[in-house]
Amino acid sequence: MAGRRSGRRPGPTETRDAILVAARELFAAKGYDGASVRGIARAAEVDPALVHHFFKGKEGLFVAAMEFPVDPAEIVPLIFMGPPGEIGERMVRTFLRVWGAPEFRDQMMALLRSAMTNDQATVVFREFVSSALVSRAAATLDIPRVRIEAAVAQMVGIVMLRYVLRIEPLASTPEEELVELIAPTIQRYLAP
Amino acid sequence: MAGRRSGRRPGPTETRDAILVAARELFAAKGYDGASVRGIARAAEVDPALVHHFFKGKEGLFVAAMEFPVDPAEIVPLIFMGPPGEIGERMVRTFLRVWGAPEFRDQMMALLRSAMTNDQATVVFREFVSSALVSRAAATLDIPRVRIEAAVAQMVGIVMLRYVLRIEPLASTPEEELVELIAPTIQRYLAP
DNA sequence: CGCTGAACTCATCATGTGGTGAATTTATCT
DNA sequence: AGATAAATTCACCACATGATGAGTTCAGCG
Repeated sequence: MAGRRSGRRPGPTETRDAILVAARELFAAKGYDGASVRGIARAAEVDPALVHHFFKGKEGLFVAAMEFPVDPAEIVPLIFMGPPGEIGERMVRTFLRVWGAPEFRDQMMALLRSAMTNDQATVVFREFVSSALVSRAAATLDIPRVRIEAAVAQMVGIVMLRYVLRIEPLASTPEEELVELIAPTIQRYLAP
Repeated sequence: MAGRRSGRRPGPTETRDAILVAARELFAAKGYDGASVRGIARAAEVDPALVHHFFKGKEGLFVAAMEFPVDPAEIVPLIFMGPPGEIGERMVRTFLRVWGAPEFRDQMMALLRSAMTNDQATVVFREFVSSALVSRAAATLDIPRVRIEAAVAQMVGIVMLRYVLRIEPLASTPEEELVELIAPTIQRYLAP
């Protein structure tokens, strides 16, 4: 920080990734508008100007940080494989698993939080839910989209109360118990 | 704005309320951190310093703007009056009605959006859901709190997809159709 | 009338924001 | 070895933010 020599460092460059990691963390915690380039740089122990050098500004950083490590094309089909009588169960499990894994959660959290206050992020998130989730499910299930969206709404709501607002006892209820409680709801929406 | 004379205006003071109205609007649209005192003052066509004069800073403004016109103590009991077989229906209807009315929605929206990125607002919102909604319901219903929270989660999720993210077709689905779709879910949670 | 306090404007501060351009040092390719 | 490109730091810019204090004008009360 303080007495750091100018110019390129010896050895291979790890800085870019350090920035990305810090960015995911801060975007997840404060959303797009709330997180600052300088704050991210500080967290990555890096000069703020490097962020621009690598990502050409805050927006570029966000886009780069959001490049999915959680690919819906891989995850969603898992929900539809297996006995149709257990779709609800599988969907709840999948959702909770994704939101339980720190890396995935950070990215989803960043998207969610950002979508609440930033218009562009709203569009991104809407598109994500619409094409990546709803359309994919609609193609397989042959039921009205509202039903799928009702199911998504239930899961988004759970995520909100559990991970964002951390309302007890929901926040500490074990996964299995939640599956038991919520699965029938999803089942009813998706397999009427 | 420009050539406005200094000093107090003739006639009764309407400025304070103008600020409150603008504040509710902007807090609802951008959340606590996103909305700025200056922006609010601009919207109210008022000098920013007046905000401090009246409310002693941004935080005071927010608190004043959030003073409930929607009193849960009045609304929540409505859900429990009437045939227990229709609790689900009444809850969905009440929720949608509150979020449909522009004044109420602004305040709820402000709370929701703020809670996503501001820690203090998170606490306020959590307390609101916990005491104003869940505890009140738990006192009447004699079922585990998780069940009530699952119901709240379902409604919060709907609100998110419908009013915040505006995902179609959910965003344009008529109230009655939604009631039909969602009510059975709530019913199952609240009357097991 | 005259006084006090409230309503109102203006100039100003310290801080934080995203962003730019030049200078320096190293890696990498020929 | 030499040249080019990339990584890094530093010194800035223009602007927005929340906040404060002083000064002006009016309402309301005696």
